[in-house]
Amino acid sequence: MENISMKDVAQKAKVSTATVSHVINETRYVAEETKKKVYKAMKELDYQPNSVARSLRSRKSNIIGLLVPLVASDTSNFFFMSIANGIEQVLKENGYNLILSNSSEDLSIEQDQIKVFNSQLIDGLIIAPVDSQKHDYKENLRGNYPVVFIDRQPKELTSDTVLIDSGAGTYKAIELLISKGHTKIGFITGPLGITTSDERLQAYKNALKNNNLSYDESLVKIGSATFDKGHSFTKELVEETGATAIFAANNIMTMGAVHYLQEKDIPIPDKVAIIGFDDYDWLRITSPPLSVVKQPSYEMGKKAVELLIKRINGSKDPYDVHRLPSELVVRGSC
Amino acid sequence: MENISMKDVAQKAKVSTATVSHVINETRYVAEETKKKVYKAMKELDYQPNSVARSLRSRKSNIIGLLVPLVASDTSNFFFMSIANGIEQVLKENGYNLILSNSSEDLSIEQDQIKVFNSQLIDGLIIAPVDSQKHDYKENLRGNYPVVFIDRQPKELTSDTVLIDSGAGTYKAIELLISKGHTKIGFITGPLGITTSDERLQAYKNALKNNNLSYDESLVKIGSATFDKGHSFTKELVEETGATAIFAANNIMTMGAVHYLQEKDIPIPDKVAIIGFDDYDWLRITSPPLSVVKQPSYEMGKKAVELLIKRINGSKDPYDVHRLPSELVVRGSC
DNA sequence: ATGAAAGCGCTAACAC
DNA sequence: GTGTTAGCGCTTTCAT
Repeated sequence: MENISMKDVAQKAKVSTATVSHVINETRYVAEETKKKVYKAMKELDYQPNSVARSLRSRKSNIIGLLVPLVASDTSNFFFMSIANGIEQVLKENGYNLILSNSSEDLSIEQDQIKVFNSQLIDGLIIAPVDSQKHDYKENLRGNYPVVFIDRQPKELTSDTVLIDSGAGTYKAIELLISKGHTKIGFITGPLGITTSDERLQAYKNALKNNNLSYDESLVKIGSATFDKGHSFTKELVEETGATAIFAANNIMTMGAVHYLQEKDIPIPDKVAIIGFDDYDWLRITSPPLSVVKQPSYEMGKKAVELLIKRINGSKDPYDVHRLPSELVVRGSC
Repeated sequence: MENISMKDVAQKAKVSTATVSHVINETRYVAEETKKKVYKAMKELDYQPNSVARSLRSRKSNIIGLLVPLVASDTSNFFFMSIANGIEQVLKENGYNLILSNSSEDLSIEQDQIKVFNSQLIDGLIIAPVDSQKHDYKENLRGNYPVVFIDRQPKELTSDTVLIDSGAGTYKAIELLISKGHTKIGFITGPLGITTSDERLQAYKNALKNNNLSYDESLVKIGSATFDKGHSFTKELVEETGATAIFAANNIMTMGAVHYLQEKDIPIPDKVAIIGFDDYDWLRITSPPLSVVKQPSYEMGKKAVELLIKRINGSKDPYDVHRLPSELVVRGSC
C-alpha cells in the first residue's frame, strides 16, 4: 500500500499543506467550504497522518513511558499490571499512548531502558525504580521530559512521587490481631532498605508499642520475597517461636505462609491467624478467605498520570510526595 | 537541557554528519582515527540520537504494538499480561520496544487504537482481536506493517496466527473425570461463537462420545464469563442436575465455581470434583489445590514475536496457524 | 575514506 | 482566509 502524505491530500483538495494541517489540528480558522474539500480528499485517499513526522516537527509524541520491575513470578507482577491498567485508562482519555517497559528489577536493564526513553521518544515517564535508596536517578533521567516516581521513594525529591501509605494498613492489621488477644505476632517481610518494607515494619513496631507489647526480634523474619521464604519463615514462627498470628508484608510471602498452614492442616484462624498483603479476586476462594492490607494500585496509576500530565502542560509547582491510603480488608483468616 | 543533535557532534569532531551517522550505525567503513574522534565528541556532548527523526527517515520505528482486550476483572487480565511478558522479553532481545494498548474488549475502542497504530508508529502489531468471528479486520489493518493474531482465530487467514490448542487439554481433563467414574460432568463456559469457547465445548463432546457417554444438554451451562455466573451455574448443576464433576472453561468462572462449592461446604473432590482453566501460582493455596488446564501464555507471546519479526524482515511464507499445546495439571481437586 | 545535500512528512512563522 | 517555505534530526545517494 502506498503512503499517502499531506501533500497528496493538499493537491487533491487544491489547497496548501498548511491548510490541510490546520484543518486536521483545528489550529487556525478555515472556511467551511475549504474544510469540506479537505475532509473529502482525506477520505478518498484514505489519508493517515504520519505521527512520526508530527512528533519530529512538534517535539511532542503523545507517548508516555512506563518502566516497571516485573520478575518472572506471577504474583508480584500483578500489582504493577494493575497500576499499568490505571495508567493506561487515564492516558487514553487524554489522548496519550503508553510504552510499557520492563526493568526486570535489574538496575542495569533499567538504565538501558531509560536511555531508550531519553531519545525524544516520550513526553513523560512513570517509573517504579529498582533501587530507590542507593542509586541516584538524576544522572540517568536527564531527558527533557517530566518524571513521576511510583511505589518506591527515591532518596532525593527530584520529581513528583506517588506512594501508598502501607504503614497505615499494616498498623490497623496488627492492632486488629492484638485486639483479638494475640501477643505473639510474627512479621514476615522481604529485604529491608526499600521504602515499602521499612515502613511496614515500622508500623508493626509502633502498633506493638502503642498497645504495650514488647518488640521481640525473633518474631520478625526478613528474607528474599519468595514463596519458599514465606513458607519456611511461617514454619519457624509457628513451630519454634510459638506465634499465634502471622502478618506477611507482601503478596508472594503471603502465599507461601498460607501454603504452609494448609499443608500442616493448621486451622486458620483458630490455631494461627493470618493477614496478608495485596488484594486480588482469587483471595475470595482460599479457605478461609484471606484478610489483607489492600493497596489502591489502580488509583496510584491514575494519580501518577494526572501529575505527569500537569507537568507536561507546564506546571512548575514544587515537587511533592503523594500518599494514597491503604486499607484493611477483613475476611475470615483472622 | 539543550538538545544535542548530530550536527553538533559532527562539528565538534570536525567531520560530516554522514560520518557520524555511519559511525553510529556501522553502515560503512570509517577509519579508526575518525571513529575515535566521533565517539569522543558524542561522549563529551552527551549525545542522544533522536529516535523520532531516525524513524521518519528510515521508516522504521523499532516499536511493536500490542493490542489486548483487558477488562476490569483481575483474573482474565492475568492471562494477557503473561503473554505481554513473553512478548516483551523476546522483543527486548531483538532491540524492539513495546507499545501496550487496550481494547477493553470493545470493538470500537479496538478500531480507534488500530487507527493510532496505522500512522507509521509501529513496525508490527500483535493483536488478540475482540471479535474474531464476525468482524473483518482486513479493512482496519491495512497499515503497512505485518500483523500476528493471538489467542483468537480470525475468520479469514490474512495473517500469522498463534493459538492454544485448548481442546486437547480439555479432552484430557474430561477423560480423567470419566476414568474416575464420573458420568454426570457439568460443563461451564462463557459465550459461544469465540474460537476458544467453541473448541473447548467440542472437546467435551468428543470425550463423552469416545467414552460411550451420551451428551446431555442440561449439563452444559453457557453464559457471560463472570464470577457470578460461574457460581450460579455450579449451583444449578450440583443442586438440580446432580452433576458430580464440574469443568469450567475459563479462569473467572472457575473461581466462581470453586467459591460456590466452598460456600456450601461441599467436599472437593469427594462429593464434587472440579477442573478449572488457566494455571496461576495462587492455585496452589486453594484447598484442595486446583487441577487445571494450563495454557502456555508466555510461550504464545514468544512465538508471536518470532513470527512477527520474521515478517518484518521480509518473510513471504504463506500465512499459517500455529497451535501451542495445552496441558492438564492434576492437583487435588479431582 | 569522507562530504554535500536532498528529503522523510509535518508544523508554524511569515506573508499577503 | 489561505499559501509559501524553512526546518525538526536523521539516513543515504551521489560525488570525489
